[in-house]
Amino acid sequence: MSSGVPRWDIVEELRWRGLVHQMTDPDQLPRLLAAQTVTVYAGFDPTADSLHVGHLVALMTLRRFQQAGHRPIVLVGGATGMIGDPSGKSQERNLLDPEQLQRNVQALAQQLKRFLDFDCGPHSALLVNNYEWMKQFTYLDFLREVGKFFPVNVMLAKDSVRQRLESPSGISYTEFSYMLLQAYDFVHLYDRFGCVLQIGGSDQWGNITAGIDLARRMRGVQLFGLTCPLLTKSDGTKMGKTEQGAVWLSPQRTSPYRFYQYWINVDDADVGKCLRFFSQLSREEIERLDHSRQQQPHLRESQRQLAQELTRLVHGEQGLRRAQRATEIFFGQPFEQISPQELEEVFADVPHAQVPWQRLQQGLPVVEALVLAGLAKSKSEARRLVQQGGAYVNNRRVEQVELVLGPDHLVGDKCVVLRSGRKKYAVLQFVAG
RNA sequence: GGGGGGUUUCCCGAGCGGUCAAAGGGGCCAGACUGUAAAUCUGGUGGCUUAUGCCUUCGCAGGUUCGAAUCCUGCACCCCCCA
Repeated sequence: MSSGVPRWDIVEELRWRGLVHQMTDPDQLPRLLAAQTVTVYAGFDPTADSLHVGHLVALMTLRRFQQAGHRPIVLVGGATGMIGDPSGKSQERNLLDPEQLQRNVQALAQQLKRFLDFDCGPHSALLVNNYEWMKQFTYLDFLREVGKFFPVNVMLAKDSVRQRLESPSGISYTEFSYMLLQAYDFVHLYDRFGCVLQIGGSDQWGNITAGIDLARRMRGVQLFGLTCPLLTKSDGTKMGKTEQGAVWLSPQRTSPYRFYQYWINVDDADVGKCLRFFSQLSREEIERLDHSRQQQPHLRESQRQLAQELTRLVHGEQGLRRAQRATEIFFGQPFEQISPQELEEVFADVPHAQVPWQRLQQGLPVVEALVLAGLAKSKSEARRLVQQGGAYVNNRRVEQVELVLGPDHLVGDKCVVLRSGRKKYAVLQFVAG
């Protein structure tokens, strides 16, 4: 076990932030964490080539552990990702193909690095991939060395399994075995790095306790687990979803502008929780923002702070600047006053579609333009949008359904900015050919 | 094995021979109000060359009829009751 003394009471901090859902041994664990530097891990399976905001809860918590003076390990599930975690899933999922998986592992590893400090002495973070130690096992070895310690009746009692057994789709032997892998990871990280604590989302409770049980049986040691709540809205639904799907951390999947806008638009009822979960702000600052939200709600200080901090963390200073500049332009002055170069720079992040220059020259009906920009699914829908007064060209409401766009409508030398409703923007970029 | 009920547009759910692109609700989109919030109110919500026009949709395949989501036959899936 690592030595050294933590900087502050991490459990107390996590509690007031609302980040503790469950923990094993609520007497012993806080004492341990207060007394010494502890090695703590969280795992992320490479089910996609990017993390999304749902992952941020555990990841930011891991970060807080590090800041409090503990040593974090992030695990990328190259092995577990091949199997598929049944936790919280109502249906069996398709296996990912190995090449895709490999790419995902790389991409996640890259992303995860942003959130932790890998060069700060004794509590430098570590990045590991469970494929490294799982690949050595043959099926028979694994059954003999690990499987032997798992009573099937205990496995069947786990929530994740039970729910699936009750559901019509059932569960395959493969997914059923998932928890053995994750459990073994914990033991392995204990052996190799003295890792004694695993954290994760609340859906990981079963897998975490499986690891704790396994360690007790295999090594006779007491390990610990702590889970964070799921990221939900005040109405109980999941956060981090938009019409376009999940909000991803990868700029290819969710541009910095869209990412920033997502947080700017968080409901008042949820933003306090988000600040507690995700921001580095102190308790006093967060409470001041709570107050500001009640007194001067129109300033939307909380949302601004949240969006700023998270966008900076995920997309860097430059990503943040671009997102903010785009926001200023779109939600501020008419953009005749802004230079073409700047507009083009800003537009890069906003959803945009490329259209042959010719179409503009021939005259492009707005209705078609809206479809091309992805603001309407069909021309009928676009027509409806215009008729109801919800369509804008360069921030000016479209009054005529028959409006035809031509070179006169350009902003800068190749863009037309379309908008649906109050805040959905898209850019058409006209290109040669 | 026997008997009964069901499968409708994104979801729930009405419709049971023409007046049905199909009531109502939810969701979603837009408008008003605001703070790029919530709540509320209003409108919209299959597609197309926007047309008192055409095409596609009511589990699937056929049939009856001038005309079918609605009737008949077969098939598939789901639910309930009896054994």
